Amino acid sequence: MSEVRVRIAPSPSGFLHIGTAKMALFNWLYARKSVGTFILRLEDTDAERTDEAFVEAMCLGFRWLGIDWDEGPAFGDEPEKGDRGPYRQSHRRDLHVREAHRLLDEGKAYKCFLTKEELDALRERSMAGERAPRSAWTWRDATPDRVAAMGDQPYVVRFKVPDGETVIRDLVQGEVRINNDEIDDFVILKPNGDPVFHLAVVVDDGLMGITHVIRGDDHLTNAGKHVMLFEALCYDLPQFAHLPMVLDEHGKKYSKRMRGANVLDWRDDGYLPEALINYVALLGWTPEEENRELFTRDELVEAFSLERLGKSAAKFDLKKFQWLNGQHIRRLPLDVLRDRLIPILQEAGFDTGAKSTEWLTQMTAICQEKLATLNDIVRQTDFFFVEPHEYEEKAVKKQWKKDGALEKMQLIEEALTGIEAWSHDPLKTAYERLAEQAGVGLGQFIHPTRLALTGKSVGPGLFELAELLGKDACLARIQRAKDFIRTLGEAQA
RNA sequence: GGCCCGUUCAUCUAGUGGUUUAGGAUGCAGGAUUCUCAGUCCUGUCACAGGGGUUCGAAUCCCCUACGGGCUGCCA
Repeated sequence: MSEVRVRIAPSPSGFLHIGTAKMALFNWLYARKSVGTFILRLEDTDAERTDEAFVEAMCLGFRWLGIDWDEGPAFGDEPEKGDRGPYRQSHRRDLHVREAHRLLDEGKAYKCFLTKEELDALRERSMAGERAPRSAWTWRDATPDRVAAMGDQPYVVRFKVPDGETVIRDLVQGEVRINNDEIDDFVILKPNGDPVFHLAVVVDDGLMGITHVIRGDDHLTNAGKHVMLFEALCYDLPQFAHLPMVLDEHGKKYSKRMRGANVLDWRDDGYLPEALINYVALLGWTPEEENRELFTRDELVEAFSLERLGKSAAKFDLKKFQWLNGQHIRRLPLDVLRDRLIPILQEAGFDTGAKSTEWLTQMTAICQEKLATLNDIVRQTDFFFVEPHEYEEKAVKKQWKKDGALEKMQLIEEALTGIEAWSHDPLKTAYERLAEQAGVGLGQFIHPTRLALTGKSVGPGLFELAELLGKDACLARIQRAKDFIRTLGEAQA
């Protein structure tokens, strides 16, 4: 059994697209699962659309997702890896041209001098429903004399599509049969000698010893041409797996402009790379173990197989992804989560450096099960870093714009002042006593306090947050709340 | 136009001729827990694109139609 060699071959035209990421992921998972080799090959032949900054941006995406390659081009301070390179298609031109000429020499390809007008006419006929017969490609069997007579006229090299039928044995789509009559002799070398995509992919895959071509199903029909080329070039035919593509929430292709098309958008929105990988893997693959959806990266590798791939396109469901992200957040070790949260708080302008590691860990603990995204931490904990400069209007109305509100805050203040050991349990006891003495529910005292301390009606548990906020800060905020309530009373009077 | 691929709850899917009153998850709705939100737990809601066959029996096999997508480039 030969070693598994798979690849992702993106064209670096901007950033790592979510669709490319899916294909990379499935290749990567399969490589890791089968202890094979995962190769990154840049299809950068379209010089106009290629830019070094694009290459970098894309690789950053892979790096964030944790998709690492065993062979691939130099990136940053990492040198080129692997001995089947080069790994940039633009550096492989000589190989492509060499192989094209081999086909030419073996009579499997030919020089074609058809003019643009002649080609247009052919195409028009075929669009009108009348397929051009093979013989319409007049240079296909041209005599050497006729070719020589053209002198140095520009020409393209076309592949001589053989008669018969081409069968694509696809791991996902099954056996797809293509009648070769449906395929025109296609160009493999442009007039300037540049290889065309179909030739380049096949030469690269063949020479790099790719064993499984796992890619988007937009290439399914192209695979027919590719199989013919593999056979003509006498390369080992890889296994094919054409995966359905990822659609946006509306069922359309992810356009480049759309938020979320760039995998790093998800990072910026507070999603975990392991959650994105998990979610995307579920878009078109089902684990053997039924009714299981939550996987770490390692668990995904362990569980992955090419046997349980779906064949229909899937829409990206943000709600479900959010849920899954929350699941991953909940399973993160506290210190890991804390360290991912800190930069986000800093980004929001909060001085986390003023807090101890222990304090930050505790803060993480009281928020962990409430977060859907990492970014949620900002509105969950902002009041720790800046005093609430305003109070939620609806909550004010409910808690403070009624008789006895000030007295209630007074009672709360007294109770808090009396607490010696400032921590969760004594706080809880104090509130229980308050509620009991007033003959009301705990919430009657908790809600106004929350509003005073955080300015909001929602947030972490009151006793937890009060403990972290500290006695002095709490009392100061109660004081401010009282002042605020007084102004309310005056305004009403 | 031609060829190829796809179509199960709102969404992701399980299901490969009978074990299925079509299962799970998300969402949504309701309930429980609780100091709020969230979380957690429980309950409910919701689907085989349509039409023909084949068969004792079809979501599962075949054909047609519709819809979506791809290819049909000297783009990749």
